[in-house]
Amino acid sequence: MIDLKLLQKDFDAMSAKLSRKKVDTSLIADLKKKNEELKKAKTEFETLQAMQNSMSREFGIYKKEGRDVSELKEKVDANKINIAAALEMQRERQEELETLAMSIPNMPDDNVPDGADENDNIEIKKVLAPREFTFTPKEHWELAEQNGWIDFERGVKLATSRFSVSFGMGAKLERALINFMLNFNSKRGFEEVSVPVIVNRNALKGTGQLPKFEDDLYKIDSQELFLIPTAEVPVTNLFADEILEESQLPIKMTAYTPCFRKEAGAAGRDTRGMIRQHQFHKVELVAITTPQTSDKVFDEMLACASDILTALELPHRLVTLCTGDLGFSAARTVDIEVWLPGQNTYREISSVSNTRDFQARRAKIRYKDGDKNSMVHTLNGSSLAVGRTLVAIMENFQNEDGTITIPKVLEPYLGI
RNA sequence: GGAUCUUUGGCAGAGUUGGUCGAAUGCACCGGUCUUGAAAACCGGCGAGGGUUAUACCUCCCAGAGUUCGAAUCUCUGAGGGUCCA
Repeated sequence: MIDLKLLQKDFDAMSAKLSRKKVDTSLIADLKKKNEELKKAKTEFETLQAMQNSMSREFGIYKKEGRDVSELKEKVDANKINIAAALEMQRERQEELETLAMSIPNMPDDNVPDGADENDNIEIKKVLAPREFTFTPKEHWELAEQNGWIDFERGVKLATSRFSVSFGMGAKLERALINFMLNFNSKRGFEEVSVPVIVNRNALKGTGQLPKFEDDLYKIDSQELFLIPTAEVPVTNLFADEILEESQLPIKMTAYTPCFRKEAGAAGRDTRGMIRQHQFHKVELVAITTPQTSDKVFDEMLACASDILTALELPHRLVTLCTGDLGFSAARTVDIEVWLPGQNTYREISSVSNTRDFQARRAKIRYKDGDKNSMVHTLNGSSLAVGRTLVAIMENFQNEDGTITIPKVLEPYLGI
């Protein structure tokens, strides 16, 4: 959530930043107005409540002294009606404010480039040169089927479209990649955690998926529970509602989970193959830091993801997302795109974001900052999306006859 | 699924004949005295959110609803945890 105090203090700066993310200034103005109205309603209610409290205390004293309370009771009863009305007013205001505030995205960092969509993203650097092919490289679904690694039809039979099944070496490679990535991240100082893949509404509010993006989530009908769209949700919320010691920070974690996304609005995109599935494996990095160290940890996370690809000998590039392509919670994001020779293009395989204090404010993750409590910074990044890594391996390591060479670093994980 | 108990501040743990309890006490933590330094001892401070220049004041004792002038304390519902039964 954006900082309402800051909004009150420096409306212009804030609305200028948010307008870069295409948030209408009138919305921000409305938010400010609602905040002021809430304050007013609160003051009104609290004044009445204070009256009530002091009269009640008096009441106790009267009783003890055996004095007549009938007159006092009349006053108190009359006041009660006013309190009820004031409380109702306050509640309405609160709800209005919250609904609006929770649906406003984070402010982009100042150095995030302006832009409309992914075409305006800015490449930072390329790592490893794409291999020269002496034949026309195939796309991964062709290779996957030819090698018997992935069965798309049977996935559909079991569930619905955008589900697949991995067999044999395909399945083994997924497992190998997960282990390889987790170990790699551990060596970089990220503690491994294993978390629930079903979470409640509150957790999703904390990281920003709710209330705005409920359509993208798989919900368990009978309960207010959802399948996670990313491990970022449970891992970041691990410390929700807590006040951490500064000495604990930064907390750096890595987790493997399956992820579930409805992909609402993605109709027609990447319908073939396993680029865009409803269920996929992902190894995630999450960090909770002080504001002073979040940029440094961001670089560590980015390096970690990029180095995994380098270790796998996969050509990739780093791209700074422009304001138009930035996610709801992110203040800054760098994507890593892996080279797919079959598609002759770079495709996203990782996304590292700093949300600054946006999630921290929603999830109430704070730390002892001297003698006061301050919001932490939270960061998350994939390292990496497992299915897409497998796709990249297939396309980059394919041979002319359609067989696929296994990257050397994975051999120990495959019992080879 | 049934019965029963339980849910308090970072942790442990008082507080259940409703009233000045935001909450004893211990530990942890912070500051000070003492010490060459540390430990011990002693003194002081120490939950969170809102609000204020600062006070005042408001809210929070799992969540929600209720009874009452007044609830951590009583009632109901729900959630988490324990034990027993099936």
